Amino acid sequence: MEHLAEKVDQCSLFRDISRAELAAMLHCLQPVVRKYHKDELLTVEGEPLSALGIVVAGNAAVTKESVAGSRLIMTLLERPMMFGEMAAFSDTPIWPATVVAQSDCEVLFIQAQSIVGQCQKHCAYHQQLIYNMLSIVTNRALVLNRKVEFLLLKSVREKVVVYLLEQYRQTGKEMFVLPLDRNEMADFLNVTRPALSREMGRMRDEGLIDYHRASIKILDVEGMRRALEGE
Amino acid sequence: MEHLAEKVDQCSLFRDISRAELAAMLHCLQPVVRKYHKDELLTVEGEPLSALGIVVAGNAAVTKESVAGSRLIMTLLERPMMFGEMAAFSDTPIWPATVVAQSDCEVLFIQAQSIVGQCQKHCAYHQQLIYNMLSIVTNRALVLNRKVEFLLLKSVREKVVVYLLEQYRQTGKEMFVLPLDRNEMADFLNVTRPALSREMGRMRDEGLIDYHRASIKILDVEGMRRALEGE
DNA sequence: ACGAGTCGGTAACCATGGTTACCAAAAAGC
DNA sequence: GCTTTTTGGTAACCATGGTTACCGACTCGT
Repeated sequence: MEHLAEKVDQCSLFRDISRAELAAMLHCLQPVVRKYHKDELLTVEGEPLSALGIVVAGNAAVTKESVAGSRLIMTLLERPMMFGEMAAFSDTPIWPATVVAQSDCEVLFIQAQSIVGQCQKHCAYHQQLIYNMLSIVTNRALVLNRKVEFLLLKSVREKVVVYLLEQYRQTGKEMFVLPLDRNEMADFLNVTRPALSREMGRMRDEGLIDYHRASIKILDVEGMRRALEGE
Repeated sequence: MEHLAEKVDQCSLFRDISRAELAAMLHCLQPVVRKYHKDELLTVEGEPLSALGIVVAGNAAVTKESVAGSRLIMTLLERPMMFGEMAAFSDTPIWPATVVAQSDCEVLFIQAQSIVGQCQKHCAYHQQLIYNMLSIVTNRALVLNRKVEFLLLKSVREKVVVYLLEQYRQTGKEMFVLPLDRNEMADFLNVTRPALSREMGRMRDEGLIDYHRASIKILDVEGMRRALEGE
């Protein structure tokens, strides 16, 4: 199990668990290692799921049939990334996506049951494992939640205001440097770059903000909030 | 603890745990019960969080400052609803929202640690508790994920097509009854009702679907898929 | 069966923002 | 230093879809 422990100990599921403990734990978890050739399917969307996977060698892609037939790559998985952790514990334990090997690869599967199941040998770190699992899943939920909040904002103005006020709150200064360039920011806000520039230009004209490239200065917090008030 | 067990055993956190076991478990979990008067704050957005709450009497409201000052009610909590379960296990254990008592009410707080922490008395159902916690959290993440997928679709056409094909796939029949009325459907797809009707009208004109009120008939699956292909 | 209320379709109007294209400024390469 | 590339601002054009309003068709209560 030593060599396996080495390959997965960077996985967030095993955070704060020492290499030695991890090796011991892998006995309890009874992982199954499977090898796949390039283009082989590791999981098929819609099939029942009982284990989560961790890539230990090579890489794979999470793909989604875009409701239409065409297969679209959602995420690239490489060591030591995990997949299936969402659906594994849900009420509908069904693979939500198809995972296909991008190269020859090797995947370790762990039964969902053995994560929560009390390990017979009372591994001291089993608690930590469960805690990690909960962290991973709640963090993802929080990220998605934030994403939904932004997507529900209707106008570009609102998106920009919320984003800038969020930065303002985080830094505590009315002058700060944006962590994203315009393309990334537009992408994050789910608008096009020209639309973003246009709106920021208007906001500058209205005296709400001032900026040059990535450096932003908040001039009129009240005015910005008013843009949200009127919905 | 008997009376407490009675009040929370409908909570999804305790699903598949018998009333008797639950009462025993509550000893291990060391819950703290606090009473609040109407309008009192149970939690304040931004403050550190270490426990999750379950409403056992009265009701409370999850509120969010809309970035602007105004407080907006997000969810109404009544017995035996739970709150804080997302943030409790996340990397940033901070209350993401303010919870305020809507009436005089009573809340049971359970330390996040005692959920994952192995109970010293080896409660047989502790595993089930952990499993339930994971279910709750993963289910929420999956719901959010579906929401994001719909929100990322740009045109009304795409949203309608994805929604209808999803129903089609689920029922397996090309003729079925929509579970939502037009208002709810428009709401779910995040478009206005007239826009939805307009688009469905066009799709009928084009021979993709036929419908009358809630009963829908899928006529041209290929044609519908084509609407997604061109992005 | 009749009137009130609800639900869904439709149309005209118009604001918002995506598209495309072009240019200037900054940054990177040589 | 200069050229090349990347990044960001701007403008014109136009499609999409939100808004408002209205009307007909169902539903429900009496």
